[in-house]
Amino acid sequence: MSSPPMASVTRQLSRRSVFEALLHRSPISRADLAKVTGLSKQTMSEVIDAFEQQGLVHQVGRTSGNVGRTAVLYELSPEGGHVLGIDLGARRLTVALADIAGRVLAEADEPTDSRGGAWALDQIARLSDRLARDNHTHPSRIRSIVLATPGVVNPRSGAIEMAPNITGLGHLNVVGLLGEKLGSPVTVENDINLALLGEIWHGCAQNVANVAFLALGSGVGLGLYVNGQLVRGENGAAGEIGYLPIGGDPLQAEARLQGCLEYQVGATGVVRRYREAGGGSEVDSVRQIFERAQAGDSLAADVVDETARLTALAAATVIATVDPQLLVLGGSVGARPDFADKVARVLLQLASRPVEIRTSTLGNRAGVVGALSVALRRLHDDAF
Amino acid sequence: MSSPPMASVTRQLSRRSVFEALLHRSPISRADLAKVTGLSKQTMSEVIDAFEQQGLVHQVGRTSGNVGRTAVLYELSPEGGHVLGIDLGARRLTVALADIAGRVLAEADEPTDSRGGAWALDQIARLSDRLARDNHTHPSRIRSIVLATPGVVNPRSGAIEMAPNITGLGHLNVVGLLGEKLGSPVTVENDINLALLGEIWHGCAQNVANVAFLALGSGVGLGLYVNGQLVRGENGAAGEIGYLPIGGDPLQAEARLQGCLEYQVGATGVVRRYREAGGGSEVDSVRQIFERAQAGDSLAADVVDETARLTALAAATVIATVDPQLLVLGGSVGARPDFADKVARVLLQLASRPVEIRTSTLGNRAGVVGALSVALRRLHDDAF
DNA sequence: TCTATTTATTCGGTCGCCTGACGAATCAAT
DNA sequence: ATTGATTCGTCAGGCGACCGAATAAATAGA
Repeated sequence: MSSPPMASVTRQLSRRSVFEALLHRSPISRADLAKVTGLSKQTMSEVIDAFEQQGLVHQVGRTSGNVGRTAVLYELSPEGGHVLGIDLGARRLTVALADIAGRVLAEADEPTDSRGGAWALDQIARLSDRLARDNHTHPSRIRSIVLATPGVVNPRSGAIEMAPNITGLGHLNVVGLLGEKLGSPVTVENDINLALLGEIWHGCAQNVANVAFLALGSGVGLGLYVNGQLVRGENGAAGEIGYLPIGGDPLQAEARLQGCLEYQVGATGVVRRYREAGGGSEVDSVRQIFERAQAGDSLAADVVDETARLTALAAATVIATVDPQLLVLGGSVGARPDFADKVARVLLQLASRPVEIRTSTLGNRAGVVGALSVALRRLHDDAF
Repeated sequence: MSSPPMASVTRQLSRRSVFEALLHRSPISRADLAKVTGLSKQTMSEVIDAFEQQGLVHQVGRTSGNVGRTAVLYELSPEGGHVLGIDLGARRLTVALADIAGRVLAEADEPTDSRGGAWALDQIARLSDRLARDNHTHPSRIRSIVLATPGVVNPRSGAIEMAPNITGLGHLNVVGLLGEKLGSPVTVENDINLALLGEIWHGCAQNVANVAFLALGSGVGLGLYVNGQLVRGENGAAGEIGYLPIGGDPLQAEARLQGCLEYQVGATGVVRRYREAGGGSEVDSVRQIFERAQAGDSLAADVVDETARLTALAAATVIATVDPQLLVLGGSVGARPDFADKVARVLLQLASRPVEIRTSTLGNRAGVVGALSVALRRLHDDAF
């Protein structure tokens, strides 16, 4: 099924560089491709001919208006393959479909099946299938699938090892089951890591080699991008900053169980602190506390400030450890501009040197966009 | 001066892989090299002939005892080039000389010139020159030099930006001055980063892709090795964990100045804590406090325990952030087995998952060994 | 001495790339 | 409409690097 016998190393390199050029300067002629890649015109023609026969590229017209002979323009063909990005959140399931050039063809979401586990996987398969068919893409055309999930993902096996928010996900062989249901290779990756990669691909962290992505929502987590690479850690547990010894005694029972920092700034932690401070027990979401703080409730304001202070301490910890160029704040709480401002203000007093801070621009789409970007890279790597 | 016109990409790759094989399986025949690298015997002969003409390899004998024709054995020639590793500590200056194969030919050390700055650079030049001449190596043969220094080293310019321990180093163009004095390209790198690379090359962290090296001596610092790469950070300030918000109020004046954690577990911090607790003011070194603790001084023991506790908190922070496979404890305090034990015991209660802990095996040689390893890699990269 | 075995070289043959020459297609000016 | 300048794409020749097969050389063991 693959290309003819096998191309030599050097041809492989040429193909790859032509492909990259094609990816970034979409409608482009052979002559320009030759200039951009540094290859000769003939080599260019050979590679493009091969691509065309393979169905990877197709003609889209000709140049006009310039002096000299017109050139045929090429672009990556949708026939080249499709990928699927999936964000499996505790409350919402999002699926997106893109072609080999990274053009997002469609996106759909539903509330996550609350029964979790196998039901969620079935739901993913159904939604993915529908998305593909609605876009005239036969599911067999999908060549790579990436799933964003909460929890610690083993970087070697792809097993999900700690996913408290979705019941019964840890015991399933997700890669195998989902791969069988959908008929394509599946990769599983932590949702925060993928949100980070999403921001790097199409969000607020483009063209930066050292990024820290601090997500604060129902839980707290961190994505690290260092030397232009994602940091997974030996067990996939890098960025589990819920366990940072910040905001209390790290040896206390609750702190050891769910993590010291998480116990304070996780959604339940914030609500608990508000109630312990004497706030009304009818409040049961962080959003409400923020609203009350804005409405003048000084108790709520204090809770918000303390949350920002602890978040800033966590950020300072990360900055001191890996020295990123950019800190991105994300998650339903972290991405709030008012909250980010508070964090930035505390951080100014803490950090030995100032670091640029931005809030996520992709919001809750970051995960699925990141999943697409990884699926695309896998597709590209496989093609060469 | 470089090799003939220029080898093509594919030849370059072949040369490199032959070189690597030569590096690891020292005396080896062409036939075996061909098997190891997967290249054909003829290509092998071409590459080896070129290497021999270039002076990179030389014959060292023939095989014997086996059936069949004897094979000529080759190894990397010392003529291929030499490198220098230098560890400029606040109190001790160490220099080591190695050949292109990584064989350490000589090592020498002296107390650092306490006048610092330009005097220290002169001292380096003198000691390096002597070391080279004593080993019948003309200084011009030295093709790469790496200097380990405390402080933050700008990863782009090589400028030393914060070096409180050696006076007047920050204002000097060390790369330029030292390069001129010694006549070879100089690279500057943080001493803890190099100690980490030393342990990875020839110490206790070999063949591990994710390592954290926590150094506790006169100061506290961290070296990070992630995905098989050193983490420098955007400004070279990765691993500056003296500024972690651990062990006190991070907004306090002293903490902001020299770092919150450093203020507590740095050498002066430990001594200060002992005195504040009522210990004798005649004590002025950490070593003495450890000795007193062992002799039964409960005040000293408490100070040691608290130091270990804070160090464990820092370690837990790093582990939660980057999830290393291995934690190496180094530095004059950190490498003490008794201290490392205490840290490990606290860490067991803190960490969500256990991490292997080792103490540095290279001790105070780690920096210079790491400098050699980087200098060697530079030499190899330049040669191809 | 002879044979099996292993090492190294020589001799084509292939692949990928480049350069230079040339035909094809276009715009602009006469 | 013709001519010239310009650009696109192909063709042919040559080079560098690789491999496989055949061959020469050297050695251990029978």
